Amino acid sequence: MSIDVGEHLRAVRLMYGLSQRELAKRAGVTNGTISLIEQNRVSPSVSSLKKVLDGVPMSLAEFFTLDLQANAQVFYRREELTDIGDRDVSLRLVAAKHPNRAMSIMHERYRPRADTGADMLTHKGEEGGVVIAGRIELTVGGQTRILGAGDAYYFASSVPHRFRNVGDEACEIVSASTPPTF
Amino acid sequence: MSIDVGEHLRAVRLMYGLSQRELAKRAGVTNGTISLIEQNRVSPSVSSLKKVLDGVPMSLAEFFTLDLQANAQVFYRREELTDIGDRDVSLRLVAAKHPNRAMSIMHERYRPRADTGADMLTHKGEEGGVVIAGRIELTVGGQTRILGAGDAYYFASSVPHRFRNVGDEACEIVSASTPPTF
DNA sequence: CTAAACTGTCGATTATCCTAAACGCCTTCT
DNA sequence: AGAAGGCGTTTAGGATAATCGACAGTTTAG
Repeated sequence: MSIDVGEHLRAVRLMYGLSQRELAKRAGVTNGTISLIEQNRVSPSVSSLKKVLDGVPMSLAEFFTLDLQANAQVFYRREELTDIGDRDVSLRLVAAKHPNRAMSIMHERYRPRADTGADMLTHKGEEGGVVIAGRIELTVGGQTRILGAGDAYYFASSVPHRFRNVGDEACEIVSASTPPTF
Repeated sequence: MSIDVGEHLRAVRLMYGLSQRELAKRAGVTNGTISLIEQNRVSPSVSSLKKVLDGVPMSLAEFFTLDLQANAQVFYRREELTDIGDRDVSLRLVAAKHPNRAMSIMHERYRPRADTGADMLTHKGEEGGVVIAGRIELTVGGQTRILGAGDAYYFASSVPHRFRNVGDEACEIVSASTPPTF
């Protein structure tokens, strides 16, 4: 669970296409320092590590959480998306197992007559999306509108809202919400 | 934007109800060390900070990320989305004029051979999306993959990345990123 | 093929951090 | 009152990290 600071710094540096000297120059330290850190022959002080990362630039928080992100899955085949919906509404979540996501991105599919219910949804955060195919009736607060392919929406999730497929073909939407509800 | 390591450590320690000596004992360092760090009279080495945090216990990543943590328009017709792209890449932004948005949601369209460039993109935050039609080559850090309709991606935007339409039909994507770049 | 400019590494010196042991202050107990 | 034990702070000195400068190997230019 503990990270290899040296190897990690080297990976970051190479990811940004910098040489030890180039990074050292930007960071205002000597190339030797970076060499020694990368070999784990020293454990840098937080202040000097910060100085080095400023040259990238990258924050300490990013640096120490990077390995989670690096090891995290980036690409998801259609079949790999995690479906958290029910029979009438399919909600296929991107990066479901990604820890500490900042958003939930979902590929949604509403069957004809599918409905999130007369009890309007309300929760924290903001959400928005783009309709890909079919037609959906969206109610937000007092407003109701039918959206078709290419149309979009964005609102504060605290306002009561409801999705309803009033057409007779399935409706497809890609949506995002933050902070992640799922 | 940089964190005050000393004050931060003190806050963590007090949050766990530990005295300097108690934490020092658990961590295997001296109480003086903790005192000096909390006063910012020294900048601890990463290894000794790790040792101290092991006594809590808390990871370096947790330590550095700890405090990171209505009248507007709701519906947008396809034509109302604000296009901020160029000739080869169309980026149609949802709720462009919405003040203080938490996310950018975009309906993207890449022409055949469109490319975000060999100079990889890097910026703050996280981004993800779902491919609607066509095929796109996505490079994130060292990994490259070709995604087709229904496939998805999610990654930290600080990792260098590049989008490239390697097919001969247009590629369509719905994406989201936070915090909003546009 | 040579020269110049780059790469990463390494030894000796300087600067910084960590420890051990004291200090003063406060509370508790006899 | 006096002793014992808690707290955070401070100082001196040994341990560790950062710098400076030199080194060898590789790549680019002429």
